[in-house]
Amino acid sequence: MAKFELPKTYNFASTEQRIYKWWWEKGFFKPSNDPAKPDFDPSKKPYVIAIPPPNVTGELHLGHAMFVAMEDLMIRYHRMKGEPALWIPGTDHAGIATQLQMEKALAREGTSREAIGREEFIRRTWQWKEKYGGLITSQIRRLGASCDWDRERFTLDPGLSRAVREAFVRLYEKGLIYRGPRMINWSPGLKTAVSDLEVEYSQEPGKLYYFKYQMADNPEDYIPVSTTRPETILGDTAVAVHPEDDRYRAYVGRKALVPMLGREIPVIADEYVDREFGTGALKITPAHDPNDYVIGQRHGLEMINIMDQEARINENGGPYQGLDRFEARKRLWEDMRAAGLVIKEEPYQMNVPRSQRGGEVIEPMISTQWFVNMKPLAERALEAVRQGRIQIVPERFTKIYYNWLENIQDWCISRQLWWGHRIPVWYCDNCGETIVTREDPTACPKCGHPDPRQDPDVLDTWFSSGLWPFSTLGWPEDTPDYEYFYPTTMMETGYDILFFWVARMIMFGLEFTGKPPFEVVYLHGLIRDEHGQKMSKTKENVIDPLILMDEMGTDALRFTLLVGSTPGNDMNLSTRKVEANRNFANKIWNAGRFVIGALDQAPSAPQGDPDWTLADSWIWARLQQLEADVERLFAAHMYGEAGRQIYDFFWGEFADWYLEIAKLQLAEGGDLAFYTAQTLVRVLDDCLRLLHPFTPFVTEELWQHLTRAAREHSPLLEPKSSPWPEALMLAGWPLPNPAEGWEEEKIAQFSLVQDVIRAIRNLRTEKRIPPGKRIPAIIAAGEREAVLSAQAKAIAALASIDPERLTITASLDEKPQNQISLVVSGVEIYLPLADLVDPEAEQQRLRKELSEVEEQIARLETLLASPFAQRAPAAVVDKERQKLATFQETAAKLRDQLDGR
RNA sequence: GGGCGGAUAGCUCAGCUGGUUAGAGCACAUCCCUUACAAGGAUGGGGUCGCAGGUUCGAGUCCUGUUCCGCCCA
Repeated sequence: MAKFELPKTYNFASTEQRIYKWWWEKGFFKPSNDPAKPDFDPSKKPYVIAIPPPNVTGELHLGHAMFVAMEDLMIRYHRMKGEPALWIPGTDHAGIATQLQMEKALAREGTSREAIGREEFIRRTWQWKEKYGGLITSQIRRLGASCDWDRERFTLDPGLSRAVREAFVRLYEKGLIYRGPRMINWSPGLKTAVSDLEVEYSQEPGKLYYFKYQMADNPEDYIPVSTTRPETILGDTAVAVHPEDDRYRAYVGRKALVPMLGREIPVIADEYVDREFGTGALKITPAHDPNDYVIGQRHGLEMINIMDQEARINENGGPYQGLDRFEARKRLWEDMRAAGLVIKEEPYQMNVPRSQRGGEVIEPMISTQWFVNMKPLAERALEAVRQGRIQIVPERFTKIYYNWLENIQDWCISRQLWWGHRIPVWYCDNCGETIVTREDPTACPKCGHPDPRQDPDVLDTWFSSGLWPFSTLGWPEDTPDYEYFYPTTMMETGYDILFFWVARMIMFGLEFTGKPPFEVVYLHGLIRDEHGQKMSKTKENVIDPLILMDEMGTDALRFTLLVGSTPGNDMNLSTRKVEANRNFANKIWNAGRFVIGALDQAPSAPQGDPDWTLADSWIWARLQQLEADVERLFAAHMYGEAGRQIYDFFWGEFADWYLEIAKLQLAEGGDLAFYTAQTLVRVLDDCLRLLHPFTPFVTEELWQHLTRAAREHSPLLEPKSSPWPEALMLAGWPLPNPAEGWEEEKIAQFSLVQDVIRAIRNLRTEKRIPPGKRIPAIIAAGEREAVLSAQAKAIAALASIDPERLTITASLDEKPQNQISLVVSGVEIYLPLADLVDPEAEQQRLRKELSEVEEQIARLETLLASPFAQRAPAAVVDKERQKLATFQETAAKLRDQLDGR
């Protein structure tokens, strides 16, 4: 025993780093079939995941932990199934987030990006990236991620930048990318345009301002108008009313005067106006409101931009020029009040657009930007999912996907940032030519003017992310990796980026490679705190995965995330759950310690063929069932449920029951001990394999000890069908043997043994018999006598019965007197504890038992007398009949005991 | 306004293709440091599965309606 002694508690801290390093150095994370190797076999289908690239300068949060755990689970499972598995890691340059971080850092130094200039800013940001860029990937390694780090990519790498350039130019050449003034969402804080997706709307209390729109021909006459944003009055170019609104019909075609500015604007009629809302008349600001923009276009209205990049009023705002938009709102309203134009103000719930990043109020503006025409791309992306070439899990998200793509708007892809892929467009100041090329131009191809000016903007980060599944594999080059590993297999990510990322990858994949970029989209939910609250720094409810790993181990965290969640549903995480799973890891460890220690009690070879005990057969049959269930669940992407079942089997059946009985069988020595040891090793081996994708560290560490000890003990312990490789992570995935027909009966027999043991334990507790006290027992088992007799030792040991004084017989000639009696599943048990017997209490207990059983009998008799017996499948009916028979048997015996026969 | 999800034990959640006595962890109660594990073991208490209908021999599970909570889209 001393040879293989393991610590009493699993020490994850001393294990995880060592094991990970070993896996990595051994090259186990590399695909088993690699186009770069001489023995490459292109006919083998690989299993490929491209990691959702985290922000290169970010830090690990639970969202990362979730996808790493999920994807590592998938990859390890498929790797163990023998598929060439590739998980491509990488990071994203995260334009806005990184630039903001950098700007903050500069501010701390007392400078700014404007002060140091573009070139220096980019240089410093690269420095920053070099310094902190490794942090997130090292944290991902801590989670056990079995990525092929040799293939790690970064969105600003030369190769990926080439892909971005190629993609842009191709779309431009196809006429799918265009530039022009359009209504966009402007972020005054970031001073850049953002896409529709990057705007979030929040309900906030505001005011509805009512005022008079005076008529140019008669200032006494006015149309009452309401607005939530009075400052936009400065940009009004029309007043609109509903064409059938009698109140205002007479005004249509006349001119109104813009308050304080005195500009004349037309009164127009448009069906869009809601007669019920406010005064039923609408001011139109085509340059600062998306709806007004549409109306403005319809009526050919002038568009007056009244704000600058920081959302201050510009020269078009007359006396208000230079004021911040909210300050202008106040001042203008005060001035209008003084001028007698104000009617009233009402409290109003506003729907305020805010920047997803900075949180400041987004200003709709007309601005010249680059756009992608999405309709043609979206159609093919819809098609791919409709035809089932891409499957979305859970299925309900397909509807959401369809809905978004069916109503897709053009995508604004230019950002007024410095950190990112510079837009590959040059303008010739001489002849006005726009140059879009794959190589940087040195002169204008049209007029030959040297030094064309490159567009200052960069592309939306999601533009490069959209190419990720193929740009990481070498596209647009036709590399061996691209050739073999593309399309990828699984896209696993959070449902919150279905539109941002997944849909765009599908569109780009189809457009550029002609293939769907992956076969399955698996969407996991968001992680919230214990009470379902979103985690946020302000709420102080953020759980740091790194701290969790420090305190409870990576396996505990992974198992919690994997088993505590169902696909597409949010999960509430608490440290208590992680603690419970730390305990599970320790349970695995200790069961392993036991099995390893047990080897010494067994001979190294048997004398004869195995004579399996009931417990052996039972655990084996249950293991086969488990393996079949797990396989089915994995195929259906129900990974969490699979994990729960393995957990239950391991703890509730293997550890709680089989291990206890194995102790007895080992003590017998000889062949029984050998075959028990073999069963222990094999069941544990399979369990470790099944658990490995969930809890890679403890299983690998224990498996190393197990296989070493077992090999040393006897070569016969290694399964011929699935021999032990160098590492558990390379071991074959356990698949069930086909059922042989005996399994159900053995399982039923073992349940009976469990029932008997539980019944005795229960009674012992009820009668307060000290746990250590071995008591006598008589069991009258009828036709079940043979089964129970064979298990006498197990029953005695697990129910603390004195084996010398345990009698198991078919029937008793005469009922033992003055004993505690109970009946379970038709088996009578007598515990001769005269001193504990209170005849009155005994009668009462038995009567209670009987009435419960009689209730069941009545229920089943009613059921079986109903159409159920004819209509339900025979097997189901049979099962109920069996139950009824057993209850009747039990009831009869209880009655006998009550009669004192 | 449209769509989606959730509502199951005190708390957090499972419950797959409907199968007939609804499970786990934590918490609670009683007992036990027994030679794998006290991060453990044994036993127990605790649920009209949001509500109302329907389909079915049978509904936590399927259908319709409804209430509350959350999310997405407009």
